[in-house]
Amino acid sequence: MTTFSDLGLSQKVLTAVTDAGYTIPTPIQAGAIPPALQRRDILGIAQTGTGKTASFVLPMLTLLEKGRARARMPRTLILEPTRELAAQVAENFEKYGKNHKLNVALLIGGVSFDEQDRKLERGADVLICTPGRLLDHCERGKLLMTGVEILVIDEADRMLDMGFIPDIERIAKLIPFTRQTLFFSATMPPEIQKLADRFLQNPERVEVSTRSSTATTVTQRLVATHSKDYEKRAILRDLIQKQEELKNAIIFCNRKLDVAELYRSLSRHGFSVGALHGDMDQSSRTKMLAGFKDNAITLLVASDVAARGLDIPDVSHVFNFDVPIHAEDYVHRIGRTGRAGRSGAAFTLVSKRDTKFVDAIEKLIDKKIEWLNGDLSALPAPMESHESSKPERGGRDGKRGGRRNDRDRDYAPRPVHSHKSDTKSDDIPAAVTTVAALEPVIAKAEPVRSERKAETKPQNAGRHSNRPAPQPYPANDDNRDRRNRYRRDQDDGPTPVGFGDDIPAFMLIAGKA
DNA sequence: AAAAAAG
Repeated sequence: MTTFSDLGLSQKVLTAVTDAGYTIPTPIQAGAIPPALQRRDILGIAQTGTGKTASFVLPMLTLLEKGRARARMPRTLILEPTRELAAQVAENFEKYGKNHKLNVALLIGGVSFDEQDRKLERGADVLICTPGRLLDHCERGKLLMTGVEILVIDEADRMLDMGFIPDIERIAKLIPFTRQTLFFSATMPPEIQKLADRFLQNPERVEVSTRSSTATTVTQRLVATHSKDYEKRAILRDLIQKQEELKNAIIFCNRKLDVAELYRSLSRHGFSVGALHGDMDQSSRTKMLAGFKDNAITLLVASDVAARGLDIPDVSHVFNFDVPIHAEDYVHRIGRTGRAGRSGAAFTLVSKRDTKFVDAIEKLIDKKIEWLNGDLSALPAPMESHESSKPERGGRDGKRGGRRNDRDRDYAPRPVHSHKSDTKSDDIPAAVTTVAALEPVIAKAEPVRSERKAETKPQNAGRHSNRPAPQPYPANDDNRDRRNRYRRDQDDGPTPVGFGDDIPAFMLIAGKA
């Protein structure tokens, strides 16, 4: 059997790999590392979760042992489509490069130039970038690309989706023709093949069998719903609480605004929740992701920024709050669970308007997905918003006399505290008109909530009831439009309010994880 | 019907 020591890697690299606990390379690593070490170009066709990152990081480390970086002349360059992916690759260099003294510079948007400039000035052996920020540095004249010996283009198909290809071409033109190029893509549509033909010279093609579209260890279910968000949120809450083995979950929405809204809703309902989307400021993105990885946050509401590539191990559940518009995104999203042969569950909320997207998904994965509680034809009449400010309607009192079905719970009128702040504002200073101005109010309220820790009931995963009510703006969704009007001006998405550096204890799951 | 990335 092939081991890492058979691949031609340097001793320093091997030691770090062994220390990290690995002995057997994955297929993409076994296939790509030896030719990469011989300075061959590589065309790697592999998805995330296949060990792709190490398949370029390890040979790069070995090759970089010869030579030294010069100021403003990086020796190698890695291009990634998202900031999080770039940061993740940088972590890999830290981990496997611990026996090397290499300068690694992470050039991504959303953070200040100063530190990046300093690193470049010092001379970077490895530059890990998102395209926009790299070009920005180049245009500022801080960077000379003529010393780049190795170029890595990662997730090329996603770069294409995101319209980065012109940027990539511009960058590639700045780099000497004699470079070695390592090119990775999960899929090989014709445009990507053409791109590869242009960028690569006589490449070694390494293809690892794509995870057969969706892993068989993942239980997939469709959940019928009407299209109203309050109904979808209620169904989602119920679904989450019914899960017995929920360790952590990513909840995908199609739009950033919906990510922000669902995040607020879930946190108001006392769930341990974070959010991730591209309009959030970078420090919040980083914090949220770190909190989720550390299990400080159980639920992560995310846009498709989190669908691909991010290495979040052990996600037990994926919930699609919205059906993805592009069928491939479904595969990527539910690929966040059931990794490495573990079991996982993926639930997708489906309303009538989503059926054509579901059809496309089923066609792509070549199988029918079962409904959890009957399909759309079995759907009862739309539920009314419990969050409505109107008094109770017939049959919908706390005991729920009227229509009953599996879904019909948790739509009882909210406990008083949800409505209380409706009555306008003991909590909201009259002058406050923007969400930004409200945030400190939330933050201030936070310690109060922490003190209530002793009262929390741990039996529900991620859920904590009897929460006190620091509602800085109405929980009542009839007020949503008003809020959104504020929000639209400056929607940074959710900030991890009140969790600064540590998450209040009551937000952690007590009891079974 | 969207998201991502440069400000």
